[in-house]
Amino acid sequence: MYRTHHCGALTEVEIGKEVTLSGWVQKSRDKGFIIWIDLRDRYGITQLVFDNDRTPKDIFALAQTLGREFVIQVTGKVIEREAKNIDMPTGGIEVSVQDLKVLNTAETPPFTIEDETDGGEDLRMKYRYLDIRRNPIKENLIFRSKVTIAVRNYLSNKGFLEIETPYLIKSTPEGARDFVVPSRLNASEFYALPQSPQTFKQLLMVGGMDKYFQIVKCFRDEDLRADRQPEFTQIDCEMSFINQEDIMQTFEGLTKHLLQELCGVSTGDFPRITFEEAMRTYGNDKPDIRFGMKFGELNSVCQHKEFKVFNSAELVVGIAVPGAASYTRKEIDKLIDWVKRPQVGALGMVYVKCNEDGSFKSSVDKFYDQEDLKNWAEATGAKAGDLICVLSGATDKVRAQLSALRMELAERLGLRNPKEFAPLWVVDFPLLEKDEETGIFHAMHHPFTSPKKEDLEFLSTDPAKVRANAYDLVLNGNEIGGGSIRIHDKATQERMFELLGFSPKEAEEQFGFLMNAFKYGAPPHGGLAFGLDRLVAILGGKETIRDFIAFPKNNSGRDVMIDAPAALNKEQLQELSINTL
RNA sequence: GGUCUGGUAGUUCAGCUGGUUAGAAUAUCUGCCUGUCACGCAGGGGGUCGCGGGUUCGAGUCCCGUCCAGACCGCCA
Repeated sequence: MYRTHHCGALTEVEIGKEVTLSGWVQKSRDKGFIIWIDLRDRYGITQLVFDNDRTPKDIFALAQTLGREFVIQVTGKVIEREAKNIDMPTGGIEVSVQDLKVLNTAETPPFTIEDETDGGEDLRMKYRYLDIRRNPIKENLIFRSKVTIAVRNYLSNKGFLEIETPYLIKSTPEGARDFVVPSRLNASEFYALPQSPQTFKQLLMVGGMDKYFQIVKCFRDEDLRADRQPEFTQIDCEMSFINQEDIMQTFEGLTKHLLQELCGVSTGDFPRITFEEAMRTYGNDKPDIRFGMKFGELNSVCQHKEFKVFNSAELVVGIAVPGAASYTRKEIDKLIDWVKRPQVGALGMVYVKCNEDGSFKSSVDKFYDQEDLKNWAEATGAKAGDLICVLSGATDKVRAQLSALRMELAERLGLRNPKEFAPLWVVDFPLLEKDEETGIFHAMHHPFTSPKKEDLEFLSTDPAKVRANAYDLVLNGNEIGGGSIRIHDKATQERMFELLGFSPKEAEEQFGFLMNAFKYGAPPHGGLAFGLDRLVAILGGKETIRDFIAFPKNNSGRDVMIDAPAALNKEQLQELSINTL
């Protein structure tokens, strides 16, 4: 038997007991006459003690040779410490070791296995198995396990069935790039890995499995970000005989449950805003509503003077930054530089200081009087002591720029408290989105999303105006879930593909299986998918999802630990009928 | 595809307008240490300054190229 207890388990209660522990040597403190070793396993740390009086001589000598991360097994008696450590749960006791086995030696690790490690990102990824020994990563993985189990229990109790769908499927042109897998048995043909199990879960609805969920890997061959991996996990859900309200209620319930169970946070009913309102007041379809700084549109109160920049702008919009009127000229210049960076792309920024005495000082005093500036303050909700930042230009661009500024300022002002949770629904998304370069419409959500009945008339006349039965769940400025009521009749689905520029033949080739299924009695259905990696990270109070994934990919999609992707040899390529140039 | 930041000891970093033998902390090794828990004390070893080229009397430092890493924009139905 390797162990009778875990290293986090022993306390004063066990004093006098003989125990066996196994684990890793965290640290050895050799005082010559006495050696203390912190023994670590998944559950915690227990201090071992070896000394001249109580430890057999050969065991003491062996203990002197132990290095960091050696794997050892010890047997000994739990004794009360002479000097207790109140900072640790097991700090009242130690184990006086009588027998010691070295189960495995270890080289000195390339970085310290400590909460505040000296290891850089690079190194930690290369030796991820060592990184996982560290508390922060270990706790994140444990937390993730708790989230998935809570999800399974909740949905299972609500009558959902967990059903697996295939990973080797067919490439489709819509959406993200596919990861592709060559078929050996079918020369020159390829599978694609699913970007989501979308069509399969709809087919499960046609199959009568009216409540489905799956915690499932999805794959997208696009560039990575701190919150984006090429393979990621979704909580994928679908229901039949429901409307949008039923779905939102169900998954609002799940989200509330998770917030309560895992974060101890009770939330009321989630607020809802339309896509249009989100864009107008936050410049963004996933607003962070933990703080204010709502957009105030200024066109009507700023386009009556000689200031050409504003007069020629499609949109002039500002935000009131709380308490920032005290910024120095230098600080404001820095802020202006920030919005002018190519990543943000503003040409400039107009500011108004709202002084404590009720007067205003702006960068455009030449053009506007105090009465004008007062109107601006009213429109942006600025109070004395605030700084109004104003951007202007083409509506879409300005909104994106001001949104970036809003998030940056919130970050700097410490308004993005990770322990605070502000969920909301964004609803009534447009069905279609026009590609700026090609002028072609493509589905904003995906091509199976149903249009709103009352907007159907615009499908031929003004497609951009058609709203979808689509909804996103947003938490602290992150889209954590999104879904829609699907099309469930063949005619509408055909119409949709036609709108998206598919010829009937292409539609048949790509999605014939789905439309064919719709001929045989498809029930009304809809669903939603949560991004699990992101959800877990946010519930855990962090922004980067990498620390919540056991073995993540780096910035360029590489696994630096196993060194993937990698070249194949000639024989493999030939077997797969892939030409080598 | 693009923008920005970084690459110096095992590791994390400092190294100014170019100028002696490239430093600190930590890790590691040796010795000492009668209650440590970030143990302490003394000593030792450890460097192709990412790589290639250029400017210069002289390059870790300046210039060009390149590779790698990170953040972001594009992209992500």
